[in-house]
Amino acid sequence: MDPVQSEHHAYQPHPQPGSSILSALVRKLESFEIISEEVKQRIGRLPLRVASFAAREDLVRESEPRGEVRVLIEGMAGRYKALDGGRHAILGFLLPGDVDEADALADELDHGIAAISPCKVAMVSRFTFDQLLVDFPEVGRGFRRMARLDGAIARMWLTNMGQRPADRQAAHLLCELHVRLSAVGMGGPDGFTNPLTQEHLANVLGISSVHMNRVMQHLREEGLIRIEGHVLRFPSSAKIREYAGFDGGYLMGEGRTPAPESQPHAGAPDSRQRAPAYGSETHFPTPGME
Amino acid sequence: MDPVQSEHHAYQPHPQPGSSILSALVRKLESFEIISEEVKQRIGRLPLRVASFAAREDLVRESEPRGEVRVLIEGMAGRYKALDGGRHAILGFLLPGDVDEADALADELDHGIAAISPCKVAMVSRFTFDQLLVDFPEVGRGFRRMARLDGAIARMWLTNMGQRPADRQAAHLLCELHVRLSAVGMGGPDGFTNPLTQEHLANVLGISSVHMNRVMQHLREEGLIRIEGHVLRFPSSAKIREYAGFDGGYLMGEGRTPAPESQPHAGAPDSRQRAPAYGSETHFPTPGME
DNA sequence: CGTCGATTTGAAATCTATCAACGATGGTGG
DNA sequence: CCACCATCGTTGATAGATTTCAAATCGACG
Repeated sequence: MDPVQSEHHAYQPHPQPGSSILSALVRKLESFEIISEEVKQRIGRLPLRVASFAAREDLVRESEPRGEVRVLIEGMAGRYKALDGGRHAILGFLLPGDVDEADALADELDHGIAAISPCKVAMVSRFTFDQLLVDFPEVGRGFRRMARLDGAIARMWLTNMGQRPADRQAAHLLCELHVRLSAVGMGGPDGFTNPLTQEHLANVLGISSVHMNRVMQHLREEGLIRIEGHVLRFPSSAKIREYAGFDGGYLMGEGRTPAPESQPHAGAPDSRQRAPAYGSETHFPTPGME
Repeated sequence: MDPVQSEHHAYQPHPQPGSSILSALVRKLESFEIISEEVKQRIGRLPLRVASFAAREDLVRESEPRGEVRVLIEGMAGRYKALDGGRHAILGFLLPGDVDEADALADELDHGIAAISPCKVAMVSRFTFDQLLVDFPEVGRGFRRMARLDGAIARMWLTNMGQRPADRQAAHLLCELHVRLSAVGMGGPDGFTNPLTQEHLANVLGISSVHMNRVMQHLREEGLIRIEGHVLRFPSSAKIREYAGFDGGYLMGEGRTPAPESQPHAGAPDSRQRAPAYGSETHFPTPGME
C-alpha cells in the first residue's frame, strides 16, 4: 500500500527538489532559536538522501562509525543499548525532527538507534552539515540546545524511574509522550497516537511487560487513560499529570514560553483539529475509520 | 551577589596567585585534549574565588540563575532533583575537576547540586570563562567532551538501572566509582575511599536504603567487596567487573587509551602509595596536593 | 557520657518477575 | 474467502524481590 513499507531500505536518491523534507527539523529548531527565511531555504536545499526503515530495523548500529548526520523525518525510533542476554535497554525516543546525535561531535555513538514504527531518515553528509553550522551559528546553537534537551529528558527519566510506584512512572512517561508527540503533530489536546507496544514502555521503566500490562489496566480503571485502538486518550489531562507529578517544563527550550497547562508551543501554531486520530495516516493504522 | 550563606563557607578572595587551585580541572581537560603549557598557565591565573561547603549544603539550588561557572576542586557533590515528599533523586556525581554545567550554555540548571562530602568550589565569572573558551578552542572542545561524558554516564545509569538484579546494579555503580575516583586520586588499584552513605547509593539505584544494606552484605558474602572503615576494597577487580557486567569504556574520552585493567590514566601520575586509605582520613579531603 | 547519623536486623505487607497459557488482530499465501 | 502465522495484549498462579516499619547496634564527636 505504501512505498514506505518496503521490507528493506529503499534508498531514494533525491526525493523532492527544494521541498520541505526537513520541515520537521526546521520546526524543532524554531522551538529553540529564531530561524530566518534564509536558513530555512538553505536547509530546504541541503543535499541529502532519504532512507526508509521498517519497524525494528537498525538506523544506526551500536559503535558503528557514521559518515553522515541522520535526521528522522517520519516515524518513531529509539536509542538503545544492548544488554547481555540479547535484550535491549531503551534510553530515549526519537521523533521527527530529532537528530541522531544532536551535538554532532561524536564520530561514533555509544548506543544504537532502531526504528520503532516505520521510519524515514534523511542522511546529510558530515561535511555539508558542518558547513551549515559554520555559515549559521544560530543553527549550531539550536543543535546544542537540542542536545541539552536530550540530556534533560534523560535526567528526568532517571528521576522518574527512581523510587516511585510503577503506575506513577508509567503515567509520567505517558504525559511526556503526549507533549512530545503533540509537538510533532502526532497528538492532540487529549491524547496521542501511540506507536509503542507495552513491551517498549515496560522496557523504558525497567519492568516486565506483564506487569506493564497490569499497570495499564490499573490506570484505565482509575479513569486516567482510555485506549481506543492505537490512540491513547486522557479523559483529564490535568488529573493524570497530577497523578504522575508531571511538570512539562523540562521539555521546553530555555528561552521560550512556559506554556500554560495545555500544549507546549512547538513552533507550529496548533496543528491539531481532528477528533478521532492524531497524526499521520501512513504510520499508524490509526483506528482510523473508527 | 548572594553571599552564599552562613558561617560555614569561608570565602577566600584570591587564594594563591598562579598556583594550582584548578589543577584538578587541568587534569580532567588533559584526559580529553592536549593542553599546552600556555593554557595551563592561563588557567592557573584565572581570577576566581573559592567557597567551602559543608556536607549536605547546596552548591547550586535548583533553578537558581547563576552568574558564575563553578568548578569543584575538592570533595564530592551530587546533582539532584527534588521529589515530592521532600526526597531527592540523585542524578549524578561530581568529582574534583568537574564543572557544574560542562557545556556552559545554560543560564540555569534544571537540577540542584549539593555537597556530599565537604567541598571546595572555585567560582569563575561567566565572562572570564567565555573569554578562555574564545582564546583557546581546544578548551572549549574539552568542555564539550566533558558534557558528552556526563551524558554517557547518565545513559549508562539508565541502562544499568533497567531490568537487572539490584546486586549487579550496585556492583556496577561501585565499579564506576572506583574508576572515577581513582582518576582523581581518591582511589587505588584495588579500592577507593568512599564518601557515600548507603543511602546515597540506594538513592541512585532507586531502592530503599534497607535493601541497599542487604545488597552490600550480599556482595560482601560473595567476596566481591570488602569494607574497611571508609575504604571500600575489591579483592578481585576482575571478578566484580564480571559480576557487574562492567566495561569502563564509556568513562573514557573518545580518543584516548583504553587503560589496561588497572587505572584510567588520569593525568596525575600516582598520588597513592600508602596501604590503608586512599585520599585521606576523616572526611575525605584529598591529601594536601599542590 | 549522650547524641546524632549510619548501619544492621527482623517480620509482615507489597510489588514484581516468571512461566505458561489464551484470545484478538492483522497480514500472508493458497 | 479461509487457513495459518506472528505479534500483541491479557490472565492466573506462584516464587522471589523489595518495601515498610520498628527497633537495636555501632561509631564518631562534642
